[in-house]
Amino acid sequence: MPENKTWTLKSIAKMLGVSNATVSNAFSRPDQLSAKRRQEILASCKELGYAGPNKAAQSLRKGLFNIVALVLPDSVEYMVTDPVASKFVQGVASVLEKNKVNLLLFSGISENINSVSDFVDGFICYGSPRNTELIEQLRLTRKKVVTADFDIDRKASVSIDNENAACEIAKLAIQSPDDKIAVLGLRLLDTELTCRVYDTSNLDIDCSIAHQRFIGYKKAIEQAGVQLSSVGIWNVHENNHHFALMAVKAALNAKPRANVIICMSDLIALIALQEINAMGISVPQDIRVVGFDGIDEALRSTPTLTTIHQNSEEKGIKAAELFINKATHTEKIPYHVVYGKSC
Amino acid sequence: MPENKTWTLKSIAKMLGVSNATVSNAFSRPDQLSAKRRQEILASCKELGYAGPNKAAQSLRKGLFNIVALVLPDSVEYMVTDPVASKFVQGVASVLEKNKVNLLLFSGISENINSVSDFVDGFICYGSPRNTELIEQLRLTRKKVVTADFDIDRKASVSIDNENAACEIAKLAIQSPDDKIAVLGLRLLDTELTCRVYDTSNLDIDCSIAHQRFIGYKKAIEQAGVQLSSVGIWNVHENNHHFALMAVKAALNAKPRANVIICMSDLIALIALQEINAMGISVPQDIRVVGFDGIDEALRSTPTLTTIHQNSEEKGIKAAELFINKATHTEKIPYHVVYGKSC
DNA sequence: CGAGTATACTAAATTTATTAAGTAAATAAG
DNA sequence: CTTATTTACTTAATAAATTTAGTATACTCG
Repeated sequence: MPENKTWTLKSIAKMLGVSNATVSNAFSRPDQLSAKRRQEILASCKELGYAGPNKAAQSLRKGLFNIVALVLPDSVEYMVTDPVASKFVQGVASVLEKNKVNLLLFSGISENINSVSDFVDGFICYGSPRNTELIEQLRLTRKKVVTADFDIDRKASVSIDNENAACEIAKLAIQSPDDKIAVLGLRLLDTELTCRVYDTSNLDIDCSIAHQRFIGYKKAIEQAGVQLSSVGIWNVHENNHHFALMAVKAALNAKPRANVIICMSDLIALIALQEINAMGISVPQDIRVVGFDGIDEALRSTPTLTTIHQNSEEKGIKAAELFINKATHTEKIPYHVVYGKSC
Repeated sequence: MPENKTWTLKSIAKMLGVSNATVSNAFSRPDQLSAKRRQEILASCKELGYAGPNKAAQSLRKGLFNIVALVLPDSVEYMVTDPVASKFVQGVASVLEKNKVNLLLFSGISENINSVSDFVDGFICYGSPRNTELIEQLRLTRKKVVTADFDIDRKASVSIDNENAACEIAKLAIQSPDDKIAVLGLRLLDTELTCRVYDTSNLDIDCSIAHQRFIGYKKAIEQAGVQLSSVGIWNVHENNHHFALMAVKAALNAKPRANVIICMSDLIALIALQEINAMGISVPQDIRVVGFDGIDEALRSTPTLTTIHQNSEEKGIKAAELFINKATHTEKIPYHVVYGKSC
């Protein structure tokens, strides 16, 4: 055998004068051959420098890859930058690591899951991918799919009870039927526009946690006896500084000014607090603010934020476990209210 | 064709009454068949729901996977937590995304690169993997390898000129031959022990950036006329809070107390500043501190940190570009001194 | 001792695709 | 009109494995 050539199962079998099947069995099905023969073969392979069956060929044949694609909501940058998202990745990674499954990062701005679909055992999907075509592709794929903070048909998924959590935090914020409420909601519309939403009857539901949270808010608003038509509902296109600031400014400048600001994420709420501080208005005396997520920064803001805390790492762990265990059901993870000074 | 069956190139070819080769060519080598026939075939495939050749089989045959494994120095957690590391991932990811190459995260505490080796076009290695067996495996692999902040034989690599940078920052800190110097170095020994290193002649060099930086420090120390034997050299096992704090405490409690603290990372330096503040000693009057890396937090510390800044994201970009361009050379990226108030 | 069964192995089919080599027909050149 | 070239395709080998079905040998049991 020339130095340069890499061994294959076939060439090894030929060299050792046994069948392909026997070499394959020596590595993968020990019960199919005698212990003695198996030892001989493994020893020879080691000596010749054959490390074992090629994983790509093995996977093609078996249809098992030991790789799962983590479909990110946005570019990889978002995933390592956003505190909530990065915790989720950690959770997923820790479980996969234990199960010797590899993790492939798949950007939510990619065009097509086809490029990886044939290489992975399935997808773990965190939030709604920015490229919404991916959703349809994920819906159609035959591969296993687990979603988190986001639903695709009736595929396995994990999240908190967003509706109840949203209702709970909104109830804390709303204290009188006369309150002037502003809701800063994520991706309520299918547009980048930072604008007031008037018709809430058929909001864009592609990003279902936003939808669920909104339903919870609405419930709290109705139960408090506030007219929904008096509520200023604002669209925040993406959960980042730029869009959050635009929406916050728009909401704060609207007349009559709201005295209750319900934010669909802590990021939005923290920016709201900053802007309100800058305007010299006092929180919570003049305006009450609530957030959602419970990120660490919310504990350090001035004033500290009243929000819903959810354990994002645990969500990642649960999502990966659902995947590994081939579960098909939906799992709710716990949440709790964090009582800050902003409300 | 029953509903449940997935099409393959073969079954499609049979159905359309053409050869496998023709279908393959329709998708992958348009010049090999007439435009008319090609259109017919592609249209039929679309209609039948065949999305194109299976990528796994394609890759097996071609030996090209469009996946690169990013070998992390530690668990995935480290990569999303550490500010320097996460910037590097961003850089790598952005370039790979542009080139439609997928990114597989490979934990540095994994046992064996074999599990992914047959699935990827190669490895981008960021820092020395914690499981040092991986280094030997990466040395032996036939796959393409690019390293960053770390060298394997003469494989392609990217980093700053650590030796000169370290020498430069150390020179800033050392101002007299009578200075009492403490060096807090990363992974100088092959042990978890936080201890003083007396014999610097054969330090563990598996983590080569630490080694290079140490050589730079030594050069500066010698040029300043300070006896190396008078310098307290301390081993920081890993760049995290736990080990950094242990080493900082040990160094600050040693007699005679050092008035120059040279830290091999900003993380260590920031902890040193905190401890020094807590002891009521003033920086830089009584003790001068310098770091390495130039993370954002170094600009916000009290006092601000004097350190070496390196662009970690650019390092990731360069590493990925070296990989994509099949380069084999080593590339240095620029660095610069950040003048803070700590020195 | 003969029938039935377990063991240890092999041959060949299978997984899904690419590609070099070969062939027939159509076109171009002389 | 013959020969050379190009075009358009097919056949069969190849990539690197797993696995079912089949065969020969050895063993067990009545």
